[in-house]
Amino acid sequence: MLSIGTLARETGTKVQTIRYYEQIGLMPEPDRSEGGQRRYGRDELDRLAFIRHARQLGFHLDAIRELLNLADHPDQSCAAADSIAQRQLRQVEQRIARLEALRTELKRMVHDCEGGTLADCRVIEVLRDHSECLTDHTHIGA
Amino acid sequence: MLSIGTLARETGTKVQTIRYYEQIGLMPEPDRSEGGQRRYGRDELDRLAFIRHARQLGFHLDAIRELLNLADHPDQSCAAADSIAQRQLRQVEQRIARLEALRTELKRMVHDCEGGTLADCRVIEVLRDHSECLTDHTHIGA
DNA sequence: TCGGATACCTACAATCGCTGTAGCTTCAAG
DNA sequence: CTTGAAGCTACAGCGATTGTAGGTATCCGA
Repeated sequence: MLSIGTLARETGTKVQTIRYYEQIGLMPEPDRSEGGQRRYGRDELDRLAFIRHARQLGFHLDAIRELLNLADHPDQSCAAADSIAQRQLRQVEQRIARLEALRTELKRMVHDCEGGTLADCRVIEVLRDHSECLTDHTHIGA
Repeated sequence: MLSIGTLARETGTKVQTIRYYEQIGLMPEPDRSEGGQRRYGRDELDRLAFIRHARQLGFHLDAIRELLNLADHPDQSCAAADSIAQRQLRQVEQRIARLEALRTELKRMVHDCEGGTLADCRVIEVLRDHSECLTDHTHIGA
């Protein structure tokens, strides 16, 4: 029987985050001690580890919910899980492509800046004048 | 004298976003028409274009605030602006590295999945068992 | 067995960078 | 002068946490 703190430590999760997962129904309501504290077993540990791993792979909580449903019904076809992972892979590849474009432009900015005064600073200038920009940044969002 | 809608169109920004930037002090409070509607000039247009471009390069609003302060004082040294850009470049490079690791792992997951039932599904399995994981995912955050 | 440190509890607010809504007023074209 | 688009304020919501305040439980050493 694990306390929430132990579970947190084992899975590299914050305590608050575990309670949040419970609140949104991603983790089940666990047993409680006499005093009302949460007590977890191995199942919950595994489930949380699954969630965290998927999060680290960049899956949204919605996708994780789907994957958990799938994992709970092992008789179904693999296709659904696979398509979620493929969607995720495509998203990761898109993000990489976008970031590589940003990297190019930032490198150029930094490289061209030769440490005079701000009046001639390439960094400021490039930001000021979009037309100098090679990158197609349509809709980036961090 | 530009309306907020025109400004939005010219810079590819939503009207709400412009008002939000004003609210957090990133854009100045503009003049108003007799009826109380915002009227902008060229300065504000340039400033907003600068902000949007920096956002597209992934700069946080805090960093943009710094860059704008710097841009307003062209006599100072360029070093501060350069170091902000370099920090940004490093962050982008880190993100790329992390995403590339994810891509590798996702590719492996997807590739190994050969369309049986979920009981043998690599996608689920890899997520379940972190020890199969090649990636160092310290703190990813999408 | 007691005391105190630590961990836990609930409930709620804040983060970041917007975006959407409701209910009203102003503007510009016909 | 009318009408419809665009503007106004104020506020709520997103996703995925994280932090706070104020109180309770648990555990370990003395």
